[in-house]
Amino acid sequence: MAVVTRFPPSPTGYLHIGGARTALFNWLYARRHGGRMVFRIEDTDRERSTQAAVDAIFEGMQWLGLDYDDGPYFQTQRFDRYHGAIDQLIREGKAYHCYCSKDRLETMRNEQMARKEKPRYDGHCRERSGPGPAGAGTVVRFRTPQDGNLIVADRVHGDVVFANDELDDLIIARSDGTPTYHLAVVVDDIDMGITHVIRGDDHLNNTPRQVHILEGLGGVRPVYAHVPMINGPDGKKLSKRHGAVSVTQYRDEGFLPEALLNYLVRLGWSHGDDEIFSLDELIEKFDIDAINKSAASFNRDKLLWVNQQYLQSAPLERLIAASRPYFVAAELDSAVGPSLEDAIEAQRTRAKTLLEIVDKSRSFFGESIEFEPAAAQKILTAEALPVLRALAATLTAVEPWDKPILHAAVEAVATSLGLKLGQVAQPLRVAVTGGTASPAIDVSLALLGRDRCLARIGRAVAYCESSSAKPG
RNA sequence: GCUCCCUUCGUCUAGUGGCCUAGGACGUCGCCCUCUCACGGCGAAAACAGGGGUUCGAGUCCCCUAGGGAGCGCCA
Repeated sequence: MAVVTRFPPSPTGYLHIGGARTALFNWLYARRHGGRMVFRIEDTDRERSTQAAVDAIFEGMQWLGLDYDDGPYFQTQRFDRYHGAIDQLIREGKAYHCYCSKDRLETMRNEQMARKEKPRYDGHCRERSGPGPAGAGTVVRFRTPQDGNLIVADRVHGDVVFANDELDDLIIARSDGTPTYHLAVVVDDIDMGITHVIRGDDHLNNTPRQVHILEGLGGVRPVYAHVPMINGPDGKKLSKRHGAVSVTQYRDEGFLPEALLNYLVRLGWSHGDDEIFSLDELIEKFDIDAINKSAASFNRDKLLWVNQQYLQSAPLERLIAASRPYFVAAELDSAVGPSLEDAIEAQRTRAKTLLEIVDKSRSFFGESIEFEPAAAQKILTAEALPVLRALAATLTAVEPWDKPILHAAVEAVATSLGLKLGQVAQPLRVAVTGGTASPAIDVSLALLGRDRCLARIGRAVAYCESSSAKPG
């Protein structure tokens, strides 16, 4: 039987890290087995669902490249079907109308809690027959078996036993007639032919109730796999307090989607000691049986490292395409600067994010630069003057202006002055890039081109002269 | 409170009764490379929550305790 998985977010916010990983697992599992992934929007809670959230989730999925094969379905468009299911359950005696008031329910719950019991519905309307009190609000409850156990055969947790008498008769239709989450999920999973339910383990406790409804409706149990949660760096539930939780925020910060996916897949899943996986490798190797049971803490440093690995190994074309928007946003234009290709090549082993590639490339774009005060004060001194003058003279004549020749030229200046390469390269670096950290000096010079190098060296000479003229 | 789940270095994890003197990765620290910042290379510190069992032998199986999490909604 073909595998059918699902990703069913409720549109009450952006696509967050945890949801993205759940989607990833479902996506990988479907791909791995040549199956399909259904995309379903669980918007039965009309109070909290928004179109903005729907859009944000699509945006996140799209950026990550997690596509779906079926859907998107919106639960709010399937109410007829849910009503049919509810009617069927009532007709078959598997569900019943309940006329208990919210007040009654609340007092009951309070009393139960005071008695240190688990709060649950007492079955007051369970055996009632005929119409209820006029004018009373009515909901529909599912008649949950009261004895025996229900065993959930979970692929990550193993058999989990629930005593049916721990469960109560949950509401499947609200007093306004709309179906509740548990009912809608079950009906959808049946209708959409879901074979594997891979979801957060916060749903493990909900599973027995859903199984009862599912079987009441004549459905076949899917395979369940409850995956551990992802917590914040402090081990607490992931929240805005922890900074970035929306996947698009990682996009904005310059992470590659493939790197985020790679990081995410390793939270709760592993394949021996492997760390870096291409998407194809993941599809080939991903397996539910290798999923852990315990929650993981999100760690930004490791994500940065993974991203850096991708920056180092990704095809140049990929990096050019991925970083172009960041260069544009930073207003760095190759008309006055190197090609993106050259800039990226020079920075890819020195940056952890696309944003860093851009930031570190700023001095290579545009005509003039500002010298970093601390660097200039320390390096552009009277002692640097002869070095910069010699450099200017030599570089004027360098032909062609390329890396090996430039390297030889700088080295020749050092030799002729009886200095070490560093004593020449460092003033030169500050002169042409404004700071003390940049790509190798020959690379930096090549990136800038002769004219801008010479102009900048000229400005550095002027700086040295003026500062050495001043006392102190 | 009740029920369920979880527990290996700071973090992600390997480990499915002997291969564990507990391995890898991130981070941290040290050294090397080096024109700077990085990359890279080498090395170090760092964990089986605690207690009982079972077994010739337990990180691995069982029980208890502790800690953490989830569920107990006319939220999903």
